[in-house]
Amino acid sequence: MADVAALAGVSAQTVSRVANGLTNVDPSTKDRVVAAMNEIGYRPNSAARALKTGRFKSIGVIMFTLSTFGNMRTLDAIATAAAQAGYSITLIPIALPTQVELLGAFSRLGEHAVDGAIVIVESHILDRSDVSLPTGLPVVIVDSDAGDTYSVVDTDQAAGARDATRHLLELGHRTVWHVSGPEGSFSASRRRDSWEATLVAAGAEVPEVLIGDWTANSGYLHGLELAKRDDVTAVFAANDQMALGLMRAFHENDIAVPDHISVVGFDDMQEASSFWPPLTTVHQDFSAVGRLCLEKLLDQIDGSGTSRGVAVIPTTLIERQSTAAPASAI
Amino acid sequence: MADVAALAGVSAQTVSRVANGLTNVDPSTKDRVVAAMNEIGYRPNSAARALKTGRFKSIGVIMFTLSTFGNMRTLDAIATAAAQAGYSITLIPIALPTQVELLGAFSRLGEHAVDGAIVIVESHILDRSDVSLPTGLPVVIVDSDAGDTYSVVDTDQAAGARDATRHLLELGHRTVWHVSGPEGSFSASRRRDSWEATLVAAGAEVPEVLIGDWTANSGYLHGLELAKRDDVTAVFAANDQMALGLMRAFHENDIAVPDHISVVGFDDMQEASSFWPPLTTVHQDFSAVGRLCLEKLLDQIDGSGTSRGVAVIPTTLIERQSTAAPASAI
DNA sequence: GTGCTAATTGTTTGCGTAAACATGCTAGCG
DNA sequence: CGCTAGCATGTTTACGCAAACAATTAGCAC
Repeated sequence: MADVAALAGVSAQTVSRVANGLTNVDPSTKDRVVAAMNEIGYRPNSAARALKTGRFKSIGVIMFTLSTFGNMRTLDAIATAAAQAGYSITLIPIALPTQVELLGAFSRLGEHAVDGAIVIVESHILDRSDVSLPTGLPVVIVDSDAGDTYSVVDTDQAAGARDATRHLLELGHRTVWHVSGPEGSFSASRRRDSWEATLVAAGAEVPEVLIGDWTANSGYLHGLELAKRDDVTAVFAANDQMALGLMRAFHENDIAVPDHISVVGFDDMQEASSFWPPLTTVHQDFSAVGRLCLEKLLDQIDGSGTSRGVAVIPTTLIERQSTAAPASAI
Repeated sequence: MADVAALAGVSAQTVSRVANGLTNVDPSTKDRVVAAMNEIGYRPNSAARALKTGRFKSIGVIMFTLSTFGNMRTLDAIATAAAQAGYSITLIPIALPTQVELLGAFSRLGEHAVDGAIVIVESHILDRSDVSLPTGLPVVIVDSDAGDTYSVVDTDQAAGARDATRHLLELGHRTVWHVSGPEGSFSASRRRDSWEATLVAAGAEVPEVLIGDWTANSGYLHGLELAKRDDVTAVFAANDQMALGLMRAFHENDIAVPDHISVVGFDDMQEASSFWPPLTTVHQDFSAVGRLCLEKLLDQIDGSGTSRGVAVIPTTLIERQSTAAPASAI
């Protein structure tokens, strides 16, 4: 910076003013400074700037795992929105969704330079009152029940599961089986509860819940069991991967989808429309989630936003060809 | 830091020594300082540290898109390895794989605090001699031909495509069709070239290449065309999504896979084993790519590594149930 | 011309840390 | 007993920048 100032024949402070785009600089001076900057190849040093201002223009994203479709899409949207706002993303992966790991991640975030954080952990641990995040740092949490303590962006899991279940009931199925996500997952329990409530509200029998782990293989294993029964006509899987596994099990046992069993998924991953048969599923708007997270976080950072409350992103049922009226109703 | 020093009754410099784990500190003094740190909740300020040392303990990852399976897995591996090494990841998404965007990303990286960068752009632009990255920053590039200019980590695309093609030929297919990735993609052209070379080496006829865009839908559209022909018995798709689309088209036209047409994919995405039928595909070790990228980059950063050369990660053909001998050979 | 305001630019200062240098203290040796 | 080597600790300084304040100039009304 000093070199630029010397070359342009001004003080370092004036260079700083130009670099930060302040208005009260004479145009001709500004031109000289800009020319000098280009000649020297000056880049402001973010460490020094951060040290002086206390702002880092960077936000941390704490994620349990990158390997799920939804988390990835959310991250993509956050990163894109952040780039537009001039913020960079610092990614902190955690190996396990435990409190210890999460606090460790926050600690690392404290050492790295971050103005705020987005937590995508897909677990109940944040909802428990004995777990609390370090205060003072603006935080937005994705898909959690902790809206009374933190700012939360949540997909309307309940409505999605209700729509999926109701869709199957309206086709004439007497009841709907459910392959759930793992215990401890917030999204999984939301979908499971809503499925059950919808069945009860419709006066339908509630079958035993099948607990999966989000993978296609767990869906496949449950599908093999379901294939042995003759009273199953409709299954709602808590995500598309497990729905895919279910359908594989049904194919292997020559059970036609949707003619003998209807299947509905959740997520609407890109490939869902190319499954065989194309999967009826609940679309989640991960991009909207990511964008809204960033928006709420930036509002907190500049002081204009609240630090608690829940924003809900709606879901949409996408009807494709994996659902039909039950054979008995034909 | 000053507060900690006062509480522990030592100088700030001693606190710094403890924080950095230097050895020449009396154990009892060290204990006092550590106790004081915990009491106050001291966290070293990374901006100040970076300002003083010139090291940021952070590396930048420039990606074209997060939404492909492979990039996401690679990023996951990089992030995990980086966390273990005490580095954080700064994610810079670029909207389009053009030189302008890439240079813009590098410029942003220059402003943000980064010790090195990993570029995952999936495009030929880095191979052209007229494109050069700003020098001075350690860089590792994934899947590129620029090994004579930069340090590159590359998956052995050629071997994978050769194995896939040869596998089909060895089953007795007279030739193998190919649904390629888009023009301009480095991986796509590698796989396409190797497929063609393998056919030529085997004396097989080389059918017209079908150009897709990595999406399942593009595979589906090409599949509809292939379904109209009666001379197609084997197809090699350049990724699993397009293979999925192909199989959907074949299912819709009552063409049995693998009885009438064999299909091979590329990537071995998690769901590939649950496709119907389970997909024979080429496994890529994205985790190894990510880990190796980080390793090479850190070597460059601490000065012990070279800044050019190519490291190749092998691929493995995974035989599942989408391939079989052609009907004519039965 | 005097007194004022507004616009532009310069000067001083300190953010939190670690390197370089300085000090003080203990132990060991002849 | 005095001297030095070696270790623990303290003091000074500078990293690059921007906030706060100071200074200079121009423009304007009286």
